[in-house]
Amino acid sequence: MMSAADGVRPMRADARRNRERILLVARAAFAERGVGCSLDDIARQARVGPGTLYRHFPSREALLDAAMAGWVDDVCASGAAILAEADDPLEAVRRWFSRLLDHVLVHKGASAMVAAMGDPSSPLYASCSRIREANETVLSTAGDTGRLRAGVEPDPVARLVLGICALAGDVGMPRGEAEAMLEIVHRGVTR
Amino acid sequence: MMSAADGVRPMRADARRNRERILLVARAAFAERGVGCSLDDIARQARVGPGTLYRHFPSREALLDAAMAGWVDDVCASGAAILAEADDPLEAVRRWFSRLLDHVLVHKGASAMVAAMGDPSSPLYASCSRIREANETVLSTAGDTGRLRAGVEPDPVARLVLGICALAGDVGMPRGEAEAMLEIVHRGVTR
DNA sequence: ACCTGAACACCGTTCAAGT
DNA sequence: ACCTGAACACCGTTCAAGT
Repeated sequence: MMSAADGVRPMRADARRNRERILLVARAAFAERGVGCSLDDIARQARVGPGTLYRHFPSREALLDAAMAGWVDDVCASGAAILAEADDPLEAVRRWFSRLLDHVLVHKGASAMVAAMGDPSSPLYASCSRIREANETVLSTAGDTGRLRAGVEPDPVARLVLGICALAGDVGMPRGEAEAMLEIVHRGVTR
Repeated sequence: MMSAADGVRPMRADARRNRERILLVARAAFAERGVGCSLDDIARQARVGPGTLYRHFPSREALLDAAMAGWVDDVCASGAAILAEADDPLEAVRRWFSRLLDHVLVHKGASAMVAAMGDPSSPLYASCSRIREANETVLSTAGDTGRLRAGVEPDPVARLVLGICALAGDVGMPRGEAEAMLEIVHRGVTR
């Protein structure tokens, strides 16, 4: 458990406001212009100096992680919800893939997450791992019912699905094409 | 048929030499530092002014396409060779995926090709289409023997396999992980 | 016809000076 | 403690001047 006594001193009010404004602008900028967009622009739009952006987020990845935290929460919660609702575990897997695609197509940044999956030093690693765990839960439920192929490891599947979502988001692929790819993966892992 | 009379006038000798030197340097640079590496560096290493690079290759994609032409030739020829050698069409599909991975892991640039697949105006579109055709040939041979799942379209498969290769190349993924993903796709399209 | 290299605009990053 | 904005290095791109 954390508390104020652990050294998590509250930020000065203006710093907190700046931080929030940067995040708000960054989320919109990443979604509209992609995760490679100019950080200077973000700082300008948030009406702070470039140094202020760097003080709060020392790297593009750090900013990316903070900006994505919200939808990563949502998508992980979706995983649990899908399992609870669906009666067919195979359909649950399909819905899980599709939900992941939904989020990535809007918010982008999945390519950075895939890159971070193998790199514990990345600021995105924690978010990455949360998605990986959600994926593991959905898949293992299907596995327990015997509907998964033998020898299917959840992590390559997570990488693959995230990778497809990343590709679709970065390239601006029509949704249907991305779905077709996910369907191939679905057939490849289930029986 | 093309001939000198069609307006394909020969280049001046120094221009031809410069062009070749730029391509030689570019191939090494893309392979070592990735397809996003500095074009200024390439010009410097090839000992030409930046303007000369732009005269020969008006965009990064144009340079990329010229630099990749060689291995695209090779990989397409591989497709035919694999079909001729292999007795099992399923094994041929597997080998085809694997061969594509080999080339991309060395030369990079597959992400740009995936992006170009849906964009006929891209300088990479022609190379892209050649790979797509090779893929179509290998897959349809397997399809003729009834070893392909019903409703499998070759193009989404091409995009998917190229996409995985691109991901593996860009992220520096261990070969085994990429193979694991390709195996899932293989199971997804065959029976 | 082709090459050169200076020039420009833009971007990420740092840091001394301020409050 | 935090912010500002000037400064620096780097890169893509253009173009006037040369041969």
